[in-house]
Amino acid sequence: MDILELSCKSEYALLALLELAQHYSDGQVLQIKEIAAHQSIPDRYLEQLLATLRRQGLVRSQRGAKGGYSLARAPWQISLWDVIQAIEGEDLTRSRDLPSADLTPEREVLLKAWQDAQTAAVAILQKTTLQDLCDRQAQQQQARLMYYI
Amino acid sequence: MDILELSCKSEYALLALLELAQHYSDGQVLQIKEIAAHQSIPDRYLEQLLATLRRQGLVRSQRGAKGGYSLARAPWQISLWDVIQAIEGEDLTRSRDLPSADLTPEREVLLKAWQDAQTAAVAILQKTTLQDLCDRQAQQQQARLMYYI
DNA sequence: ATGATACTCCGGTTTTTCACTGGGGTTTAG
DNA sequence: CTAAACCCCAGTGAAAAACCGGAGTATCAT
Repeated sequence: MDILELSCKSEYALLALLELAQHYSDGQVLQIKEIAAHQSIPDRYLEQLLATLRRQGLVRSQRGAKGGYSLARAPWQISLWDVIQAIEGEDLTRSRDLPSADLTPEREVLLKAWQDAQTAAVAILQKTTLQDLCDRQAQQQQARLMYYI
Repeated sequence: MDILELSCKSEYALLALLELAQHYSDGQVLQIKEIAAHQSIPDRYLEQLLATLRRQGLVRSQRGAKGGYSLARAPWQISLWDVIQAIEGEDLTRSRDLPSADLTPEREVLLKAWQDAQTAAVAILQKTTLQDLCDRQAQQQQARLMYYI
């Protein structure tokens, strides 16, 4: 039962960035097709996501042949929350539609409680970086290896 | 920027229960129309929500003329999370569509982080009860009164 | 130079979800 | 017995989400 809904968009973006993070030390770019194929993401869709990630300053792109994408910052300097914000928040320039007339005291107190819960979740997402995810994955693969011995 | 999205359904249900909570001591039932009018909720829609809340054991209903709804438990025994689960989770009987084939290690570690964030949010929602919300609202109205003196 | 490659921009389509509505029942007070 | 209220189930319209396509532009290899 999820109440925190990980949208397709965000999941794809995070997976792509995770893959870029894994090759960060290589100093080499990855192409859309590679990432898409490796993570089973529709490539033309991923293209859009990487474009917004670029506009938001999370990745760098290199055009032309032998082009591709790379992280704009180090993996430990990019939190999951950074990514979510970049993806979900871009065209979310529409200000809160609060007619304030129908924001009854009931709604107000309810909304407050809701935001408390949200804040707690965001705190976790802010403190977790792409590096953390890479580490955990490596650790898990290690565990799997041990299992086979 | 919300990532924790409070759906209309849940908001309506919580508002309705909050209103029922406010009249809990009266030992009297409230009718759909009353609640709907008071909270600006489409009544035929609220009807469905109250029906599922009844099936989930959160409210009692009394049929026939002079009928209506009342809380099945005391307001301090109903957490916000209880309500969310009842509303969002009812027809969510569909088991996780996990072909497990395309649950790559990347997705796995990502999902884990996501659930950590979700757990943090749920903890807040679990420890907050309808009673808490009633209290806060009363407190806030008190504050408003002081302001006018 | 030039062709192939791969990103870029912009728009369209399809699928799914959401909020809401309607119609015909059943129960119960008076 | 009748009117008021809950009950069940099914449909609909709009909006968002996910995805696809085409024409353009930069860049590298040769």
